[in-house]
Amino acid sequence: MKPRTQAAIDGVLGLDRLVHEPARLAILTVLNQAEFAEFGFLEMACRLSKGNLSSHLSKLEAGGLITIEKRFAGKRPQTRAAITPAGRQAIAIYREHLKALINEVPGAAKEEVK
Amino acid sequence: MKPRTQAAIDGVLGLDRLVHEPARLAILTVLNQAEFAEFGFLEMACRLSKGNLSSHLSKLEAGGLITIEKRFAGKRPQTRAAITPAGRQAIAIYREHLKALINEVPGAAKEEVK
DNA sequence: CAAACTAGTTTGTGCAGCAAACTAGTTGGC
DNA sequence: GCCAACTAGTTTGCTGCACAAACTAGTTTG
Repeated sequence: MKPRTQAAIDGVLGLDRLVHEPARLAILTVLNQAEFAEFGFLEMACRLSKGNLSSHLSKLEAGGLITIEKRFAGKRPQTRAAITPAGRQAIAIYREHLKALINEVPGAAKEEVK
Repeated sequence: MKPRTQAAIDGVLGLDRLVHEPARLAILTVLNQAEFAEFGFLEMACRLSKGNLSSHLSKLEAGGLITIEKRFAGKRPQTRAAITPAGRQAIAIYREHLKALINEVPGAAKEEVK
């Protein structure tokens, strides 16, 4: 067994499930670039139903990866989400794990990700 | 919304759940390099319990990503798993999705434009 | 011959994702 | 002014999944 492969396996098994879930990964990816985003924006950008988005936001907030701020835009309620430093770090770590995995097994795709 | 980001989101949401699960990703990563592997080897390499490994192998087989061959090594039963062409393709596609995600620009602190 | 080991599979539990239904308030048509 | 339709989310209920403990079947060892 090659060491690099084992390292990739360990990395893969150590993936943060809170980040790993595709819907949350999508949310975090948007927030990581946008600094903050409104509920309705995330709903469209991530193509998630309201219910789904709501529960994922709650989980991310519970995990300390994002903050949720409720305000009023005119007379209407408005929810805003923003990534926290812990959130940025969680993404960075996650990405490192993925990189280790991707650079493993150079099958069809040979180029390295940096 | 920046096109590159949206593409990454779409990619993330289109992730093959059969491949995406860390335990199965570990199994596939090993098989993709080893051509075939015994149950006991996968158990150690992927650090999975027997029960867990058994059910994940069944799911991968059901999805056509691997084949499972049962034989006897001397007097003892032995299970071998091997990746199929469909399995290799699934990994390749999965990796492409991850690359799109990883290469996404990490937080340049931009505000969402509405 | 019986205890311990090998090589797995099956079962049970609890949590997670998802959408439909619901809540609370606002706007628009008449 | 009143009610239907819309906005902005939350809660509920259902289904499926991951995981480990318990179980099965056979083999080796003391």
